Amino acid sequence: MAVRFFNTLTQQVDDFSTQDGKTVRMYTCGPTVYHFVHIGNLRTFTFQDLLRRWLRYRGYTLNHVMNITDVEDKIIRNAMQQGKTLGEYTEVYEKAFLEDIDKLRLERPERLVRATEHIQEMLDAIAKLKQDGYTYVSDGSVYYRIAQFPNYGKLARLDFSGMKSGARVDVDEYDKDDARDFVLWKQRKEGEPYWDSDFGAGRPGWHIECSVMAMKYLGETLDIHAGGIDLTFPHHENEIAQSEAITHKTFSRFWLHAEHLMVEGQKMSKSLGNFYTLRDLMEQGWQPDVIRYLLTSAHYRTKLNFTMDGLRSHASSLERLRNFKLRLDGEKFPDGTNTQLIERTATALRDFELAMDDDLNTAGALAAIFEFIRDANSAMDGAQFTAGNREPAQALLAAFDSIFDILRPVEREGGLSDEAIDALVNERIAAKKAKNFARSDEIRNLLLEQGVILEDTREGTRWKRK
RNA sequence: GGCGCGGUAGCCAAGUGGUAAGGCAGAGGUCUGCAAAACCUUUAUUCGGGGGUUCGAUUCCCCCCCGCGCCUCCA
Repeated sequence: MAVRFFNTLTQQVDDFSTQDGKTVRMYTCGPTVYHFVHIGNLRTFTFQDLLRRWLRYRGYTLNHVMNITDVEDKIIRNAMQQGKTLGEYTEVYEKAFLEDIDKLRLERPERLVRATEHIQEMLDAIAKLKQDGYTYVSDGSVYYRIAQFPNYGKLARLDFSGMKSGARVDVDEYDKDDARDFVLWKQRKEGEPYWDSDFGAGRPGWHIECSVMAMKYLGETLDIHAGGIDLTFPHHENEIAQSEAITHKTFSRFWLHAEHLMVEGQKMSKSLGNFYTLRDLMEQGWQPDVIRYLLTSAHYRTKLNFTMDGLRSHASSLERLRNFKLRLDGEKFPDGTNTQLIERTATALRDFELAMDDDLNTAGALAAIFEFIRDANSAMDGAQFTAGNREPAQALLAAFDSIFDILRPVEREGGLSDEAIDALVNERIAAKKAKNFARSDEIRNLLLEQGVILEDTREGTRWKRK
């Protein structure tokens, strides 16, 4: 069964393929580095990470390009206010972005590209559009003339028939011939950063950077273009208009869009006070692995309700997953091989894969893993889980974790050393043997205060860090 | 107003034209010196409300209510 994705372009779930049968040419819209990215941005980037990992799991080679928008109105405004150059201003947030995605264990794309490093390519593209009659100049800025591009609206499925061409529909600060037209090159304003060009001093519009950088590194036709759902229109629609006007070829075969998340049941906004960055959440004591787990657990095309309760719930759930891994890796099992359990493991892997193939149904994939864990725990309790079952089960967890990447605990600094913990654990075992339960419990509590949890099993005491 | 998505147990969240996954939380139990972990039982006769199609609908159609998104630079 092939990997299938919901394609915004066709409005249905389509079998995925690449042009050359192997390499996925993938472009995703990255951050605008004017501030720290928020949890909603990170939801979209987490989806992109899952997408990458699943494609690799299915044998594809990745060629993924992500842009960093480092020239834009808010960036210019903030940089000017702070008396900084664009680069001085944006490097702080670009660095912060990279730190954040590292904390969430989001893989780096094969290539991260900055808009400001592709100004010449953008100018070349605008020149080509001008030559083919797709542009006009108004108040010194260069605009794209939508009326020249008949397919406009095919992605967002917007009906423009009711809109009057040439009407000044809104009070935009720029004069446009048609409300749908958008700027390719903005004329310089006094005091703002600018680049010299044949179109006059100015700076690029937003949409052109993605068309240009995507095609420069990935060719004229992409396999996948992905981003947040709000980018469908106008950003992605405009990217199509620009790119296809230049090449007369399909810009991207698949368009994947991640839904937004809600925070505590409401739209995330600064005014509601529910606007979180990863840093905010970590200051509140939430670990990034729990946040990653919450973001991966719901299907990417549903509105995910991000709540503190949800984080608590997922922290517990994550403990269950890790407890199982500890048990699987550390416990002694009877010799032999329970073939029924081997089959059960294979079924779990198959269910996991089927769910992921089906438009990245992470909730379904998790269910397959949890059902297996229950059965395996049960078998272990009943001494039915044998030594020969360990490796297949570990392979299943490895497959799962190659996508979800949550089983490895976050590294902590400080605290007791392994040796110190072992010494105390041994002292407690001796106390228990002597039926000195007061001392035994004292040690257990002492360790608990240090974030170490003890579990007495049939084979002795094992410990883990909280 | 136009277009679109969604409303499933206390919370989160899958799913299908044939009788409701999974996680968290709660209750009871097994195990344990006590815990922890794990397991077992239990918690939606029902999938926003009302019609319709059908042998049968949570799943398809229509209407209504509610939430949300897009409709010019917001993931």
